[in-house]
Amino acid sequence: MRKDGPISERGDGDHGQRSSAQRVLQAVRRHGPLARVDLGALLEMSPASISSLTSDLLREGFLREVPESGGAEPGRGRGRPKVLIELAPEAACMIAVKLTINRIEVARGDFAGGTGPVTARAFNTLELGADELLAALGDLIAGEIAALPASAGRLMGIGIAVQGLIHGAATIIWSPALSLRHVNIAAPLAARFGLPAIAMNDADCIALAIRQHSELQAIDNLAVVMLGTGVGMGLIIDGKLHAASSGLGAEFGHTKYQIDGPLCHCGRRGCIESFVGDYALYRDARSMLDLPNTDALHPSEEQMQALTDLAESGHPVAVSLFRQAGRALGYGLSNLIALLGPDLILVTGSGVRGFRQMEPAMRQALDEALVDTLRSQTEIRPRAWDEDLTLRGIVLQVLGEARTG
Amino acid sequence: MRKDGPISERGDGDHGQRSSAQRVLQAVRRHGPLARVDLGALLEMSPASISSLTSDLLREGFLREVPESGGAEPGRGRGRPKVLIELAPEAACMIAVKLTINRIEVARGDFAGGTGPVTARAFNTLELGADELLAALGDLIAGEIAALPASAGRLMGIGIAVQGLIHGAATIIWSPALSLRHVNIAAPLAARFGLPAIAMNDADCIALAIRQHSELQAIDNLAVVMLGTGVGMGLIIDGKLHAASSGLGAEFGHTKYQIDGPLCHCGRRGCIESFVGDYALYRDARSMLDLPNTDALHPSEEQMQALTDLAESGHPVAVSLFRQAGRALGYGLSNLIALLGPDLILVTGSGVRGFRQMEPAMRQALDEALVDTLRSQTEIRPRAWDEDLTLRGIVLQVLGEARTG
DNA sequence: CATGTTTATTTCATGTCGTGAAAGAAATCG
DNA sequence: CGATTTCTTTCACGACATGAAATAAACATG
Repeated sequence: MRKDGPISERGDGDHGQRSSAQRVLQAVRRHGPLARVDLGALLEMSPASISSLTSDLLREGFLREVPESGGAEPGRGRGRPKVLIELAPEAACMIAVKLTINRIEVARGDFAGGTGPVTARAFNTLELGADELLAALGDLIAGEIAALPASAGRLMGIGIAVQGLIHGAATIIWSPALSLRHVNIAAPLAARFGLPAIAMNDADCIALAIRQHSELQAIDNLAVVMLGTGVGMGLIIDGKLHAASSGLGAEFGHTKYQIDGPLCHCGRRGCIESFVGDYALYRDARSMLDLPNTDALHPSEEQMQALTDLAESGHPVAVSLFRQAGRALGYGLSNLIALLGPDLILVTGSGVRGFRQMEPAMRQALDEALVDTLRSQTEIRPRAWDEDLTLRGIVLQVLGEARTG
Repeated sequence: MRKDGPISERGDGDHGQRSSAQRVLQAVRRHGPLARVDLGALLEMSPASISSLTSDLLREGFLREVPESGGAEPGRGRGRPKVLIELAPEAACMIAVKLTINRIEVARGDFAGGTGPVTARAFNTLELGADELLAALGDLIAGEIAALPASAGRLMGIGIAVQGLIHGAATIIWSPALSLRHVNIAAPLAARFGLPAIAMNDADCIALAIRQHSELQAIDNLAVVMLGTGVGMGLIIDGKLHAASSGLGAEFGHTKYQIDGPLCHCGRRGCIESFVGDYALYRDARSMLDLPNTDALHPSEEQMQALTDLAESGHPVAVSLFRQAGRALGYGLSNLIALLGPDLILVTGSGVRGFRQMEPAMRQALDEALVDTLRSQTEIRPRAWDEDLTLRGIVLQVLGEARTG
């Protein structure tokens, strides 16, 4: 039995479309302030329908009209001026959690998709038992709930972004942050707080957040490759996040470059990640250069930046390391392109810092691997990694899932 | 301006769902004769709605009630007996064409998704110019139309299955059967016959036809790998055929196994196809065994069967060839699984004849390449290649596209 | 064999949703 | 100021899905 929010659902038993009201909210969330006419054009609905939908949503407090900004708007012409509509951030709120190795972050998400200040806590995540993990998460969430301002609106759910494989939006099958396996983290938290809770792969979150940006709206087939300690990917296929029906995240980092290549820390050989991941670059660099020998699995941002700088300044060993990484990345992407032919591949994550060093070899590998017709089908470009979009992504997902407006 | 058939469309500008009437027809096409109650359960609609929909479709002649089959039905219990409903094959018809190297096949397709007798004609396809190709296709189609029985029903469209890359369901970007590039074959034929015409990749057709089988209904993420002269794949993601928005078919055969491996006839190195394709197996076999040296690119079925028999009988060279092919296939599939995690991968095509010889090496390669959590996510199994499903697939596609009932 | 029970299907009144047409509102233009 | 343009709302209507009730067609049973 599903609880119905103020916005009712059509007779399509979860089988496809969201309700029109949901689509309106989503459009406004993605495109920012929007006039009703433009909303109509975007959703291919008549002005009459838009008018009716928005007036309901305005009355219920999910939307609000943007106050005139004093000076004349830019695109002011003849005719009745547009009245822009935007989301009311205080219409609802949710709790967003990010679980990575040795660290849990929590923040509030608002109805407009924004995130509040982040509370981070260090944990020895690898040593946590299931109960401890759930207690830790739960207490942080409880703290965040206690700290919610009165203006935050109705609390509508909890979303948890986790590094690793997630099944059914609830169970962590495997995570590099945990020793635990097969823990359902969503259900106990949902029970404790009496709220819907979902878990989601962190790369998927980021892909979702990135696609939110308006210049990517039109792109329905998008791969977001995240370079960092490991190599992850979020896949948007046909406008929707692809988490194979199993709910497994895509594991681009563990596709193969050289079948008898070096050992990846997943225990297999020749994974892309074992050439492109930070830990791989740093491991190889250490063996050839004189670099500090710290936690081998997690080189710090400073260490990686130093290595990148070395390559930028032309140091032959560093240059060749990045060249090899670029080549592996290129071959990995070539498989992705051959199998899926996305319109666009964005390369991001902290590892983009080395993208310039990798790019020539990557392009060359693509040339070698793909016939022109295939290669020209997909654009590949880097995307600055200026802010962590994980929390933003999980907020969007919770907002999208919520049956309630 | 879109022409409306007897079945009108909802206000969702091609944006998702088909109309309910379409869904009913599709359900009946897939599941065969069905009682109204069961249709309702399947489509999650109320009996009232189903009753109304089916009575319209019956009146319009798209559906018909299955006559009582004399003897008592198997599942006969208490209560009013079910009345089964099936498609009326004569409600409409279409022309299905299959274009492969040196051969064009044409057949009639009926409204139930069945195909009529196939007319095949030999052509020197590689030497055809665009006009000649269109003329050849057109004349064959015209002949088939002339031969339509009076009972065939309204002619609703033309579908052409082509080996190669198709853009926008109309343009052949590249095909191994043609020297031509970038020919729009759909538009001229549509114009000549005044009918909707679509072109489609042959592997996609087969995938579509295979998924039609009722035991695969529930599987929404399915890859169908076709082994043959080349290695193709049809991909069904989230219940829909995936032809990246570009309309490009998936090119599994040209993902990489060994980046500096042998030259594939696509001009790149180390493609799966250059290990697993018939031509690759036969080429390598010829260099080691004493086999007839015929058209190297297209070994005959007899030659391939002989080679397979050789391996079955334990001939070490042949055995090792298939073992290597299995290994390449396994690594290729491992990438597919890592990237997409489909629920099921079916291996079929004429090349399945060698599956038993390849399977152990393939499984071992998968073990080597994938962590258990990923590997156990996807089932891989062979599928008998007993009939060519290409025409059936294109028929289904035309029926599905048609706006008309 | 009449009557009850069970299951399938249809009928009917109702509610929701999206729409076109027309009216209304709010600006600029001349 | 009235004319024009553009945006928004109002209103009556049609299409569609539904629940409830009626109807239909079998079997079960005493």
